[in-house]
Amino acid sequence: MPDRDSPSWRDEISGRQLARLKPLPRKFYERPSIDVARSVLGKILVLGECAGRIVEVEAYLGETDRAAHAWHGRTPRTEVLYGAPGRAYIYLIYGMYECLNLVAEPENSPGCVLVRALEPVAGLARMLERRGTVARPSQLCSGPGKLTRAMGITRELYGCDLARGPLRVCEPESHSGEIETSPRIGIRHCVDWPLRFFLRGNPCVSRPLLARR
DNA sequence: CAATAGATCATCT
DNA sequence: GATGATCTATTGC
Repeated sequence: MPDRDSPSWRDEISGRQLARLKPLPRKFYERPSIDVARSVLGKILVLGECAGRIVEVEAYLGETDRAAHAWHGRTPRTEVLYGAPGRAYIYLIYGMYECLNLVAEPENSPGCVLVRALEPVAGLARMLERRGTVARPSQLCSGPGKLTRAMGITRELYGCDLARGPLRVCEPESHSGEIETSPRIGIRHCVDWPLRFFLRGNPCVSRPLLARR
């Protein structure tokens, strides 16, 4: 196991403490995607023995957002986006990686929030097993494909109710970080929309230096 | 450092 | 049949 590499790195949360964390209510997600994206920063994503603090997200606005999957309208894949908020939208990208989204907004409004990076807070050893070689713990979940692999999140969890589990998003102590904004990563359309949000200075953020494509 | 190639497949045209 | 909300390893400066 590599050494902890951040001065702010905390001790792992115990299983007992994990079980006590309160999941966010459905109401939390029933708001504009941008609001959900900004306010979900600092919350704790939990699955089994693993957990991570959400430090980077992107908002996808629905059918008016050409970079969003819902831009193509309602399809079998995007079905869950049109349903109740607070569920998991998970899909395969580049034939190889799963991406996790939190369904936001009321029913029939297909907005969502892509979870792009976590600061690991529990189950680091298990994450390392799943990810193989990583130089530092801050790189365990520093990207959308990395965090799903580390956490063991797959499409089997498509549609999972995040307030009930097994995959859940919980309320921790509030975060003290400043929120920084940038364009979204890896898209071809709407490349200037400032819909990526992350905690300034956090070592687990995927691309702190604002590079574009 | 930056740029690029290759892996690999569900989804949509 | 082409593409993509990615990652890693490798090459090149």
